[in-house]
Amino acid sequence: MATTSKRSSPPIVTRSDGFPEWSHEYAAAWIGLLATHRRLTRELDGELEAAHGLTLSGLELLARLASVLEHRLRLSVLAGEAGLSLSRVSRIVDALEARGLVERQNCPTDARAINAQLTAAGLALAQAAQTTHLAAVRERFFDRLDEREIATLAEVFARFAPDAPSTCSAG
Amino acid sequence: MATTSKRSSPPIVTRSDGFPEWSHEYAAAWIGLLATHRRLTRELDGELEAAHGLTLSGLELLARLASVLEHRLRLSVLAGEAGLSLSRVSRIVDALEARGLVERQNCPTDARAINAQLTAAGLALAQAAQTTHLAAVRERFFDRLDEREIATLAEVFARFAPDAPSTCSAG
DNA sequence: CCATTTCGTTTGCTCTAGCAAGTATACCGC
DNA sequence: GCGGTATACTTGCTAGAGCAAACGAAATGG
Repeated sequence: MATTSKRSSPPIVTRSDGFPEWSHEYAAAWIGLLATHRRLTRELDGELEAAHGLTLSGLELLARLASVLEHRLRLSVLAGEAGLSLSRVSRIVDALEARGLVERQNCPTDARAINAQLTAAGLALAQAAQTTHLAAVRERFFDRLDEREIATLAEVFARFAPDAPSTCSAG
Repeated sequence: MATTSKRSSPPIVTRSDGFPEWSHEYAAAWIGLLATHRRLTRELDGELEAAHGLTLSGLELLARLASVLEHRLRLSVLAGEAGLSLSRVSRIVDALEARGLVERQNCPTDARAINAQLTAAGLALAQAAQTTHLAAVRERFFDRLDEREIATLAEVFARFAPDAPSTCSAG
């Protein structure tokens, strides 16, 4: 477990010509996160598109709907949970709706609000796509990590999670 | 340090209704990575844009040029190192060139190849932007991690790094 | 030394993403 | 219950990203 709790070199070093850079380990952590994300999402998104005609964002919304009672959530809740802008969610729902995977329903208690309601077809597709997608993520990501590393990633990224948006279930 | 080297629950669990999901820790690790990346890059990109009129990708290219001898690299090398498509790099260089930050130079030894050459203005901007950007990353990212976590992230993400593309320096 | 293939880059197209402005509804003070 | 503000969504616009096709230049092989 390499350097544990000792203060090693400072994160940012200034080269002889005055240009600032990450020290080696910090570069590996941050630049590595960016590169790994880019690579994995590109590959996974391509596979998902090819296999089911869904984008990662689209599947994320479907999966969130599938995982909730009544398979119904307000667009703003979807946006908050998925970390997407509301406008983006609106248009993703446009696309999913055009394919018959979700339906927009007016909320009975608030006429401004729209619930995205998963259809039977949407649930079926979400299930199929999620099955292959999770396997792909496991293969490309988790299979290259050990338990300790996964625990650390989970702990770290939980720290950056948004302060849970209210789920505001409307029924 | 929670679960260490013990086989805990399997990564993918199937709910009673047949829908597959990550078990808790795996979800935190993978979904957390996606969400953290999205959040941090959005914030950092906005700051960088506001402060220096650069995108993250643009700064990444400038920084790579700044960090190399002669401040000159072929577009395909930039693309490979940055994990961007060649077409994207070509257009980012268009934009940087329009601002006088880099220049396209024909490679004397291979007329197909183009070197992106950092200008003095480009180096100055790269330096200024990198200084504030690294500080922002430290503040938003590293300051929320301890040494052990950083070491683990570095180790993990290095594993996903591309098999170093040849740098093919052309003088 | 010309034909074919390969390589490095550019360009056309499409898609995703967010912001800002617009619209409609809810809420709040009076 | 009326006017002003806040909320929930939609839409117009712009920018970033990749793929595939185009294009010019090198390399290869008769």
